[in-house]
Amino acid sequence: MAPLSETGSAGKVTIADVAARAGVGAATVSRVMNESPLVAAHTRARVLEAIEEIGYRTSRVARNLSLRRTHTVAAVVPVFGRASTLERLGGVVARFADSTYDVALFSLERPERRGKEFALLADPGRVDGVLVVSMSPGDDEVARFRSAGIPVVVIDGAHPALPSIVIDDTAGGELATRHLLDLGHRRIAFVGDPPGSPYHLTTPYGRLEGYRESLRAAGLASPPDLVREGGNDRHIVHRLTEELLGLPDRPTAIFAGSDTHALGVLEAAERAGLAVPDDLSIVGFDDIAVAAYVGLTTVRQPLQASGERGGELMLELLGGAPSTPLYETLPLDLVVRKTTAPPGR
Amino acid sequence: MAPLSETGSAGKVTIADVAARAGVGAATVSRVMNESPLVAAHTRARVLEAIEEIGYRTSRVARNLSLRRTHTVAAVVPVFGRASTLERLGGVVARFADSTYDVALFSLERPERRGKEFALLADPGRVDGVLVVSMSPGDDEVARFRSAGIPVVVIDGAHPALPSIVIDDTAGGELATRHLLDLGHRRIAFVGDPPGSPYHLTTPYGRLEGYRESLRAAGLASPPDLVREGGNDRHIVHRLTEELLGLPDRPTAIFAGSDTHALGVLEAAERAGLAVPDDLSIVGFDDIAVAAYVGLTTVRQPLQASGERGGELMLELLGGAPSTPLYETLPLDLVVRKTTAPPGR
DNA sequence: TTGAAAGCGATACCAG
DNA sequence: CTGGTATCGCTTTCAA
Repeated sequence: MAPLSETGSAGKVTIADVAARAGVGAATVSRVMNESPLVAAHTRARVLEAIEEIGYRTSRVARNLSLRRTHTVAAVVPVFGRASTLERLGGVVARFADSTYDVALFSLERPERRGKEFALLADPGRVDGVLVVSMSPGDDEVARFRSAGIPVVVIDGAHPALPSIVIDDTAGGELATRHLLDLGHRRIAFVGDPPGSPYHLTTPYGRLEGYRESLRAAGLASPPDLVREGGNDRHIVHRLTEELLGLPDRPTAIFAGSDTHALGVLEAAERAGLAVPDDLSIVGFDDIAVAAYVGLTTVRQPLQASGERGGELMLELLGGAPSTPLYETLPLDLVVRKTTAPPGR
Repeated sequence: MAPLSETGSAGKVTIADVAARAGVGAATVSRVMNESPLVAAHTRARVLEAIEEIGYRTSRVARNLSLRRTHTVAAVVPVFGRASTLERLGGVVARFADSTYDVALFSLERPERRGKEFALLADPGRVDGVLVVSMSPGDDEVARFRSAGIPVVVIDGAHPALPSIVIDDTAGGELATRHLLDLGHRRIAFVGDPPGSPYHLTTPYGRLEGYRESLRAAGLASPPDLVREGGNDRHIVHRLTEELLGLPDRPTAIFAGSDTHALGVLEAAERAGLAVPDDLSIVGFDDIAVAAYVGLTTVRQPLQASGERGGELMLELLGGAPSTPLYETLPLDLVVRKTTAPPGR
């Protein structure tokens, strides 16, 4: 009589209750729940009816204990706030939405505790898999996960022993720089993450490489004072940009290592009274959502897609696929908007 | 000899192994793990030693089954991409970082499946608590959770039967509008979320109310054609703004219902060849991270703090505190930056 | 203080 | 096909 949700009473209906109600064994109910083909049609029907009648829902926890799984994957990020990281995370969440896995978030805000927190995820029975986003795990960490039999995939980061979703940063740096060169710029500066940053070990450095490469290919020198490295903190970027703009022969264009850096550069330029792009061209990297709003010319990488693809890979590993080390490179495009133009009059 | 991590072998060390190694019963090991005072000091020492030696880690899943808990809270958001929602989420994650709970993410992208997915979270043994972010649960949903005994707290949304972290949107709308009035504006428009949006049932509407209120208090009429409602999608906002700017007697200022809306307005204004703030003043709402970068004048609300506070409340409920319906109102400030000025020359 | 044993709620092997 | 039962690994009486 009562529809499936009206059962009212306590939520503690167990498999035994269903078994009793249907006049079958618990094993049979389990088979029905797991869509095993080894159940006679009429038996299945009876069980389903009983399930409906008493509003049975299988206990995830009990099931997990029995199966020795957690049905949870960890998404680990170095810091929660970074826009590009969040967009990737969105992709991960989307990919797992229809799966039987929960996505639990772990943010390693405090670098000093990073190792410890990471290690905890390798505890047996903690999570079934780990998606490392926007950072690169260390060898010791990788070893720990491997010996624990926990699959790991890296998104926007890399490790030679792990499947990693990456982009060709060098190519991206070239894309950005060549665009500026093509517009006629000759004094092009770079503002981006420092090489030794605690996360992002390898990745972003290539952007600077690509920049240098392009300059070299164009027969231009790359004066060290045109390269400024620092975190994406707004104030840091402001300072770096001011230094650049204060140079005797100031750059006519700046390639920023990330859109967040670019936003800071943009702001600093305006404060310095420079018109963008007339007095200064700026190109970013990532194409985060706000880039479109502010009309930022940038190198687009598929952020959301990187998360989805990483999730995809993780699901395969979870399904038993062997973990092959692999760098899966996502495509890049230059998106020309309104912060770049030929050098000023 | 070997330090805690070198145990090498399979990760399947159970409480029984420790018990055997230490020559005590499993119950005692359990007591030690849970810091029960009913263990003699020397026994505890022996157990701890054994734990260390064989690298024992208690199984979360088994513990959960025994305790009939999941040690997981769900953070439910209507869509994953919205900047303000993500900042709140950051607060939630931060608050739970040192807890024993995992935060699992649930994004209800498809409105038509919203009810179903929500309902699943009320299944017994699914999660221990639910944090609803940037939307308001319906009565039926609330009833379901209540009868399942699952605590719910709402952040940026509200329900009369639940603890809800809110802001005074009307006051915020007034703050924004009065600022514009004080600057001398008389034709002030509004662009923001439509009232009947699928999420955010009550909340943002107050912003429009506050706007109207202030206009009224200033003895000004609020012509209906100065109010444009639509989602925060970039293109929609562009259109709404263009309509406004195309008016015979165009507004000299626009109050945007959210910073995201404001960014769209800003962009549309520039496209229309208007200088901000000289030709058009714009004030947003939320103070998301990018607001500072673009110099947006806005009504700040404590986004991250709202998440932390919601998490705090949830932890109390999880700890056994009774769930009292309550609207906890967070403070608002006007942050004046560079998109507002007295009406044009 | 401590231990034996009974759950917690599934799954899956082994018979039948 | 189906059911009984051991098992997953921990917590928690209940007695000693």
